[in-house]
Amino acid sequence: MKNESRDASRSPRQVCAHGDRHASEEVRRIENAFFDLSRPNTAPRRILVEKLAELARTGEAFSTDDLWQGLRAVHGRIGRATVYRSIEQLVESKVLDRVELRDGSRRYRVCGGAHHHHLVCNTCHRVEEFQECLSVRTIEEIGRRHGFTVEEHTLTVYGTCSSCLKSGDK
Amino acid sequence: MKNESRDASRSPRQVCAHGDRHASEEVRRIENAFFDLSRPNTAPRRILVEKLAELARTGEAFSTDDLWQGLRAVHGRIGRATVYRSIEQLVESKVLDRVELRDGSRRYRVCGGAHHHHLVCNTCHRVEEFQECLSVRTIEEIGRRHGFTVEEHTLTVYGTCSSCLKSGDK
DNA sequence: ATTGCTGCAAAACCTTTGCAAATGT
DNA sequence: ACATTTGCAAAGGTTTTGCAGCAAT
Repeated sequence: MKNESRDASRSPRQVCAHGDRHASEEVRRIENAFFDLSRPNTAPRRILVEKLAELARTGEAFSTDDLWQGLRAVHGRIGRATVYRSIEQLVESKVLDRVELRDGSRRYRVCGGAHHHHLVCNTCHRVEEFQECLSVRTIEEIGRRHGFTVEEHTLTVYGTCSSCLKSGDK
Repeated sequence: MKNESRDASRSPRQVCAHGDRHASEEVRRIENAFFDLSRPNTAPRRILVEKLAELARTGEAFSTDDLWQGLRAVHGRIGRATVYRSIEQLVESKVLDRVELRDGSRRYRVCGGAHHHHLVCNTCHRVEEFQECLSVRTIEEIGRRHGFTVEEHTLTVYGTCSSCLKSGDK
């Protein structure tokens, strides 16, 4: 998680150069999530948005501690509580998805707006998205049969990714 | 964990009298899970098996603390660690399912052996089972497309149950 | 100036671990 | 007797909270 050319900034403008092209869209989405709820454009937020845009690009899943460490490397003085508070807001506003690993620990991931679910590697903890799902009709039917009003659902597939299979880490 | 007029029950069998008839089956399953791994038939285990058979009948979902409290009421001196250790074994041996609530907290539930998933009430935290699922073919296809070897999956539907809807707790 | 975010440290939670004592076989 | 489990208390890890100070508007 290096970086230098820290031009990105909060500007909802195109960035180009190092493949940051569509990152601006991501950056805007994340900024909106913050500023819908609050006003101040503070340093911690700028750094967080930047880091999350980067994580969005790689699709990396991370723990709260991973994120805290990553941010400290840039900002130094950022508090754990700030990270927790931000993650909470961002999950709430659907910028982040919370994913439960098989061992029960949690990771977060910047996820697109489209309906999707997660495929998790039990070895390296990589998380990928997929679209397949039960039909809305079927889900509603499940709720109806039990007298529930359905609000949401999660579908998570656990397994071993190809590189972990190859390297035999499995 | 009250109980009395617990006629509702999801048991696909008649219940009669104290509804303990088929509980013996449940009891045996739970005992086996313990004794497959170890020998001693200790008091804490007997009480645990009994309590879980009861919870199986009502289909109630519980937290580790709920269970600990429930057991203490009977046994008095049972330690939290024993409860944690037992739950771990029982999840491992598929007697219990771990269910994640919408708020991120965890509950456990005695679940049948058949493949199933969970419907969770976001208000009262009731958990019910349902059978619907993607086809094995589809799940394998998801894995194949991403180069994953699929090991397992979870599907959880969250909503509000009819009684919470009625009582407006929602 | 006002508002509310931030960092820090402490507190609250939840779960695991070490070990002597108790228990079952 | 021997092998395990149990209860207790302490340790570990994670998340939340309270609050003074600070930054943004």
